[in-house]
Amino acid sequence: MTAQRGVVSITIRDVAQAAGVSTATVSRALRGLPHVDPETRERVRRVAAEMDYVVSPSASRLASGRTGTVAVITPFIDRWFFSTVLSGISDVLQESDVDLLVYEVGDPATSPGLPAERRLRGRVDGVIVVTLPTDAPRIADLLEIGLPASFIGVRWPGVPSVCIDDAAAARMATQHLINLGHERVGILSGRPQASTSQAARARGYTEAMKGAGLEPEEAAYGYFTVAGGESAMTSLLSQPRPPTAVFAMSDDMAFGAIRALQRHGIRPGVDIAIASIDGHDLSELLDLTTVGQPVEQMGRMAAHALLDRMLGRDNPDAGDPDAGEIAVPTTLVVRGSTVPVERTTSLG
Amino acid sequence: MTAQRGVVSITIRDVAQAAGVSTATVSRALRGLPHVDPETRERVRRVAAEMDYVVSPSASRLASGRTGTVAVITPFIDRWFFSTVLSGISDVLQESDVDLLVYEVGDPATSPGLPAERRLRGRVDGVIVVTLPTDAPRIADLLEIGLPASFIGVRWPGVPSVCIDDAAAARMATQHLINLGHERVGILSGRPQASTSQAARARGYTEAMKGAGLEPEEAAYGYFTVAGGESAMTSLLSQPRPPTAVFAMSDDMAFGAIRALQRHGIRPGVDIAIASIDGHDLSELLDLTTVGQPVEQMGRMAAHALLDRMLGRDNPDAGDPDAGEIAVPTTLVVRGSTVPVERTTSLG
DNA sequence: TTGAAAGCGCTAACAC
DNA sequence: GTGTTAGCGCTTTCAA
Repeated sequence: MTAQRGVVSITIRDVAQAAGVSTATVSRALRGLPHVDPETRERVRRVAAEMDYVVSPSASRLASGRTGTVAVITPFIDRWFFSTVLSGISDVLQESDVDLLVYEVGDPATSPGLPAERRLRGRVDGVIVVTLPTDAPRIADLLEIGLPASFIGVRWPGVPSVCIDDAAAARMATQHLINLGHERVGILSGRPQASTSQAARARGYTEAMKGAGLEPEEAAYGYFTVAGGESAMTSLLSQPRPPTAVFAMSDDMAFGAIRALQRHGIRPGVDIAIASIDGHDLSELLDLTTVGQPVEQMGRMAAHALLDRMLGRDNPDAGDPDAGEIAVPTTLVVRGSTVPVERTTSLG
Repeated sequence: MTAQRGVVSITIRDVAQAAGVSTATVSRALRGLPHVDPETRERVRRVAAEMDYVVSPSASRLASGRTGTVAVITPFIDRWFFSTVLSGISDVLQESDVDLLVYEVGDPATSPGLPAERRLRGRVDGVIVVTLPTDAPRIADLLEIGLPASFIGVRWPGVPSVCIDDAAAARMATQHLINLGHERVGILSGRPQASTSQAARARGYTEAMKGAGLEPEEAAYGYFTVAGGESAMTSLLSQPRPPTAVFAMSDDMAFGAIRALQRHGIRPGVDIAIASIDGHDLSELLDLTTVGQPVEQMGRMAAHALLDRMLGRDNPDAGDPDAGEIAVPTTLVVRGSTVPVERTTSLG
């Protein structure tokens, strides 16, 4: 009937027999359910341990309908933000003895990306989605399965989410540059078709500029990568009157911008000011002023929110009012990359 | 009997009935097994698609004994090397329609780390272990389950592994510094109790030094982190006669070293030379000379090796001679951080 | 080529 | 507090 690999493993029946009880009792005892005599429980535990018994996950799942597994859907796993989030999630899940299944779906803007909606059915008890920018149809499909979910960087009605206030973060970075006296503040944006989070950052920048009576500049697109940031910065530099300061929507793009500046013999923090958003591990090394977000913590919070959902009431109606958006705080970390305008060399 | 959540999902029985065949035929047809009339298969497929049928993983697993899942055991997921490896693994697994379970076990040298040996039983069809340095007992336990395995950065008899030639990489970096005329070449090592891979890098360094008639310096320990590299470099600088060049066993430590140098007003690539191993994404940005390894590729190879094992013969005897070690090539990438000794400022 | 039927190993009513 | 028992939804012999 069954493909047996390796050692024939022992089953709950073996344990029941050895302990002189029924399989039901073994099941109850081992899972810590009530209505088991303490003495019986102890004996069952001991016997099970002696026999090195391990419950069969498949059997348990089939019978109970629970998988003890959570899927994380993320565009990337090898980029700082995402791997850090993942690590936070992993921590929490591990504490709760829940398995972590990872689906790396790629940038929805470029790759088709395997949505994995149907993959998830019966495979996991819940899903954490990490910033799939503006990928509404896919997300809707996901939720249609009725799986408990929790989002990071995406707001969705009825689903708990963990986000920073993107507009505020962008405003903070931009305002900092403005406060230093800069009037021509360039912006390194993500991509032309903005995600909600990108749009909010753009808004924050624009608001800060207009609030100071300054003219927002046209965005250069860096696609949130180092290489993209480099070429975007390069294009900014080729303008007739380059900015004296630059706001980058992500640290990676700022890193790329720094490289572009180096190539042009322009010293960030001396000839030009630059600030961004992220709080990347290596931003300190590069002396980059950035608006830090508690990324690992965000992963942890999303995991907790999901776990609550999964354990909570059985009827997580969409639109549940208390499916809260958690807005985590950001902090401006001022470093050497931002200098007052009077100290910068005129590039214009 | 069963906890039913959400919509009552349709089963193979529903499909069988709708298609006018038995469940056995549906199973065969949908899985592409032979001995099914093409016409029947087509009909079953259509009906299944129309009904939006998805096999229940738990049931399928219980009946077949296969899980279609692979576990990756890694000390970290939020560090460049590990997340990059993970991404490579994820790619390959996804192509083969195999699920990826991630266990982040922490640094075995410091944390107790949940070994997860018994967790794996019945949960996955195979395991990929990423550089758990010198963690022999745990690894042995793992293999005892008889699970197909594949290692990255760890050699183990009878298990396919993907490694770089650590000694050669270290030799290459050190020799490069020696060739530039440096005679006092410091070394930023990992930790006092060396893993095999760390030991090999130390050996490569020593060999290069002795081969040039130079005296190997005493190692400073940076624990493979940026912060560790910084303090290790700091201690090197406090020596009576600091080295004119430094070999760091990892890019992260080199990054930290660069920070330490910055703090001391010493310019890497001007006052001191530094070279390391990794080929980190941001090494170019920091103009760091490094011995690059194809990390993502290593992940891919390990995944392929495991998949081969899983699909291959049913009896993967330990000690199988063709359980090959794959040694991947490394390349020295020379950048601005390594300068000839005559151009460095004397620090001694 | 197809179907009948016996499990896979566990959980959860329900009865005692 | 404990046992009995009927599944969970599939896969896989075996027979037709």
